[in-house]
Amino acid sequence: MTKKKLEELKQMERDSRRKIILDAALELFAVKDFRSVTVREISRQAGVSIGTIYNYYPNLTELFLDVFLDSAAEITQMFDNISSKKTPTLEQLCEFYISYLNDNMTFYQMMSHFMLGGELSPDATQKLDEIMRELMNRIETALLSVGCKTNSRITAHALFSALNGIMISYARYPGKTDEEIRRHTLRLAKMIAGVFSGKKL
Amino acid sequence: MTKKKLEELKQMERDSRRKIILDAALELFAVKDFRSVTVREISRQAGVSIGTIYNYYPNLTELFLDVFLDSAAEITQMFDNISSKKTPTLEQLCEFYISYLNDNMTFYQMMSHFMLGGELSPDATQKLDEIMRELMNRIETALLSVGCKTNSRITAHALFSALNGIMISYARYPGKTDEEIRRHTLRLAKMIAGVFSGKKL
DNA sequence: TCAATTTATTGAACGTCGCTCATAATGTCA
DNA sequence: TGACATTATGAGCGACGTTCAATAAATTGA
Repeated sequence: MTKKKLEELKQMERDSRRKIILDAALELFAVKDFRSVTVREISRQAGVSIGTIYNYYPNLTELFLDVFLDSAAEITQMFDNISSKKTPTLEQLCEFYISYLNDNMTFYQMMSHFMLGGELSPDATQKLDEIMRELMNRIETALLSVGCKTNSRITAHALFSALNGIMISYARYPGKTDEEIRRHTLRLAKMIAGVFSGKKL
Repeated sequence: MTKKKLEELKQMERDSRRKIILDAALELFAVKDFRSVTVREISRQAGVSIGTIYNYYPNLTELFLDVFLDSAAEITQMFDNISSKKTPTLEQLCEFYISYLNDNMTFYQMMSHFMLGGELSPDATQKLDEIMRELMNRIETALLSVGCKTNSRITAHALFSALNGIMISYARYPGKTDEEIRRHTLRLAKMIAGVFSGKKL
């Protein structure tokens, strides 16, 4: 019994040390593009050596993926929270998602990196697929609750795609401030929610 | 007069030498992810030294951008060709675009890289913005011809976004073959064209 | 024609990258 | 306390993008 407890404690300790590294990476992502963050920077920020980082992650990619998966889990959690109070409209859900992406561009950059890149280990691939499926489930649920009865799964795919596309197309709008981009992307989200709710253009 | 002609000839010669490098890069992109293509590989493939590449491009990023801009120009040209014969439906245009992306994933990867990355020189940024605007113009034209009179510009934005999102969401569909992915993404394109044409879901 | 001059090409060398691994430090327990 | 297991360390490795002095090729003018 105590043997088991000790094992758990060990694991928790290990997890918390891993979290130190993860948080250090997050702090760096807040100030610069994740693609340009180096192991040496993370190790300095976390106050550990380079080698220690490789004790917790097999490589940088898996570390980045861990950050991404955490964010994705956060989004699905937020979706659930929103839905638990009162069934949200499709528009509200779309706006929420785009708003999140505006506040967490790193998440979106990572999504595009991992979804298009493909240099992942089988284990990592599975974790990525799973979390994306979870996200999709939430969107399908919202579609169902809004009265989309036929082809709800593929419609969820289309809606999810459409939302994701907003950021790739407009995150870099020439000469616009962050606030203007937020407004523009939210407007597009509303429009897409509209057409998916069957509104005429 | 002859002075002018000579200048032009010089420029053409220089351009053709640059094209050798560009084509070498393209051949490499056909077999591997563009992010993993190195200067050394390109120089070997092109049969020139590393230094020569830097004689034609200030850095690798600008070389990649050149490839991207060429592809983008090709797409707008194809849009124009399609439209010149007979006014295409929105669905046809969307299917054409997604079909092109399926055949040219490197183009899409580069688009996401440049649109989300942002480490471009002012000159490069301007070229990127310009070609994207050209693409948008073609989409807006299609929307207008299909009867979308109000808010045609922002609707074009939304449609373009939605189409781009298809690939980021499904280019990596777990355990699917290229052919299955093509079918799925084309189906999504059709569906999105549908909702933007005002069809009920 | 041929030296002078301009232009293009070359690849060794530089600093930095992700990552490894022999070594040192720390923790565990009889 | 001493033997053993675990974790942390950072110098070193090969490869990266990029630079630049040296070299080769092309152009010019007399």
